[in-house]
Amino acid sequence: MDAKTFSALAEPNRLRIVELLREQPRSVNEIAKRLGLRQPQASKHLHTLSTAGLVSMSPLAQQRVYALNPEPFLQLDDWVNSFERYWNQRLDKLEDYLRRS
Amino acid sequence: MDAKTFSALAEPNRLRIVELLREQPRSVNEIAKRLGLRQPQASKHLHTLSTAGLVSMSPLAQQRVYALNPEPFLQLDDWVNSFERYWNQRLDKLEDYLRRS
DNA sequence: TTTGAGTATTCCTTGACAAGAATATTCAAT
DNA sequence: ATTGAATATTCTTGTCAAGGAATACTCAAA
Repeated sequence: MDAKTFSALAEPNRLRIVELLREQPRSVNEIAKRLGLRQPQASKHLHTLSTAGLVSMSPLAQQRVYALNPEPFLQLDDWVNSFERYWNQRLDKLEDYLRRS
Repeated sequence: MDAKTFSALAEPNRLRIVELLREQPRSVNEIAKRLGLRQPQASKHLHTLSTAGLVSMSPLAQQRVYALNPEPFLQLDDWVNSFERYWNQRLDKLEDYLRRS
């Protein structure tokens, strides 16, 4: 799992942007207004999200419509699921460890 | 979803710690050695992970054994799954948006 | 071809955070 | 009581990222 993804989502405003785009694609101004951000900051955050591969952009006249990219989220899903086995054995493992030492 | 969780996982060494603990609980020195970290940095990262609620500590003599906490990861799982619906409709939604505008 | 709406970029300042080095703390064993 | 192993904390320094302000870019319409 790439820490870059977590980095991108670690910033509260970016997290809000992602959760807003979860509903549907939106333009920069739309995002800025809905979240109470200034346009330049919205653009910057979107640029960061784009660099991290979390969003894509589709030009529409002067507007730039941003949408979520599925891949990183599917990847995140796989990663989280890789912990499944652990939860079922956690207490046992801890006891093992403590007993073993 | 709390950005704090992503913040904690955004640091590469912390991410490696989490992925190491996914196998089983481990002591500070064990973690430090396996990841090639100095002991103080390992302690500091574990403290950060602990503050974020990602790990718990069980004292064992002078050793401190750290283990993952299930809750935040289950929460993360829920969050990621909340995007499911989106992927199935993404293209349609984008087309809608472009057509609507 | 100019104008204005929509968006991106640059520069600056400030705050957060990670590593390194040194030191403090905790606890078992002697 | 003292020692040593294991861990935590403090202090300092350098780097990076976010916001604000200003400006540049893009493109459609008149």
